Order: sequence, then structure tokens, then C-alpha cells
Amino acid sequence: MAVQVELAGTLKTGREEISEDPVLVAGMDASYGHSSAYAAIVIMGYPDLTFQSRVEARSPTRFPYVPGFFAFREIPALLEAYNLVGNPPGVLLVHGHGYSHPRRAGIAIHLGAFLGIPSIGVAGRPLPGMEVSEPGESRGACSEIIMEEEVTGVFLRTQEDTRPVYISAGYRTTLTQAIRIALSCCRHSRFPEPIRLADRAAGRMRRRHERNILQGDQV
DNA sequence: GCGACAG
DNA sequence: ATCTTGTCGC
Repeated sequence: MAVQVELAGTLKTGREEISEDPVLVAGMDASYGHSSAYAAIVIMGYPDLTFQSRVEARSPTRFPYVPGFFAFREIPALLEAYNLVGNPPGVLLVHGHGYSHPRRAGIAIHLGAFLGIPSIGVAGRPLPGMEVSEPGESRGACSEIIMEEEVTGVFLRTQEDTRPVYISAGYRTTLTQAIRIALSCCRHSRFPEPIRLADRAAGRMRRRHERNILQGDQV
């Protein structure tokens, strides 16, 4: 908790913005096996979403899943994967909350600050303490996420007939930019395409690797 | 005491 | 996050 409070205190989240749209956006996610975390990062062009590259890494799981402390579990593996990235992306799309967090320091903020790259938080479920109302039914409709009287993000409908996602500012991005960029990256899916591809890649890597381990293969 | 709890 | 089961749609 002290790390998160300290982190949030040194930043001015939401009040600082990137001057230009990114040329490259990165989607980051991880999958978990028996004792390993499998992280994947997919980089795409913005706003055309042309595939650029994908990197993957495996590392031991060192921290349990505890709501509110997701960053400590997921970041180590994501950093190992990031070491393999070639051209640095202009924005990180992180699968998890950013400013919408009990201490305003969700994984998107933590990861972005650590790497010094603007980031955006995109989550599929709420964290305790969030108050939201159902947004309109059309793509792009959104309602505020309120925590302790403060607007920390938005509940955004990225596709019709689909459950909205939780969007919040990350490191050096405003909520307005987060909404626009995240929505621009959603093609025919609920989540931004880079995150979706990273999610699939991480899952594939996990299944392939753990299947080979059971066979006693050397991987 | 019970429910709620990013992934 | 993972697992299992079933259904719909490309």
C-alpha cells in the first residue's frame, strides 16, 4: 500500500497529456499456469491497427492474486516481455485498471510509470468501491466511474450489445485521451485489439508450454 | 457475520 | 486468472 500511495503522490495523473497521437500502441496481458506467468505484448500501428510485432516471455509467479495489488503479480512477467520489444510504443494499453483504483495507482499507472511510457487502463470488471450506472446502448456511450465522490474513469460501451469496459487514465494520459484511443482500438471486440491479441497469445503460450512440460520435453 | 473483490 | 459445459455465428 505504501508503494502505491508513494507512486500516486509523485504523479499528476489525468492532468498531464501526451501531445500527439501515438504511432504505435502496445497491448499487454498475461496468463498463469501452475507456477509460471506467461506474458505477451502485441504492438500495432495507430490508428490503422496494422500488426507490427509480438513478444512473449515466461517467468515464475512470485506474488498471489490480491484485488488492489494486481500490479505486483503481473508486472514482473510483463517487464521481461517488454525487454524484447524493438521499437518502443507511444502508448501502453494495459488489461487492468489505471487511475480507477483505491489508491489511484492501478497496474496501468504502475507499469507506465515504471517504463516511462504513457499508458491506459482497460478492465472488464469493477473493483470494490466503484459506483457506475449503465451507459447508453450504442458504441461509444459511457457513464462515469465514481470512487469516493471522485470521477476516476468511465464505463465505456465499446460495441453494441456488449458489456461495457472500465476505462481510466494511466501514466501521462488524460481520461479523454484514454477513452478516444481505447475506443479507436476496438474493432469487432469488447477489448482493444492489441490487448485481445496479447491475451490470446499469452493463453496459447501457456497451454503449449505446460503441455510440453508434462511430456518431459525440454523447452 | 455476510457479501463484494482488476486478473 | 483457470476450469467445465453448452450455444451461437463466422
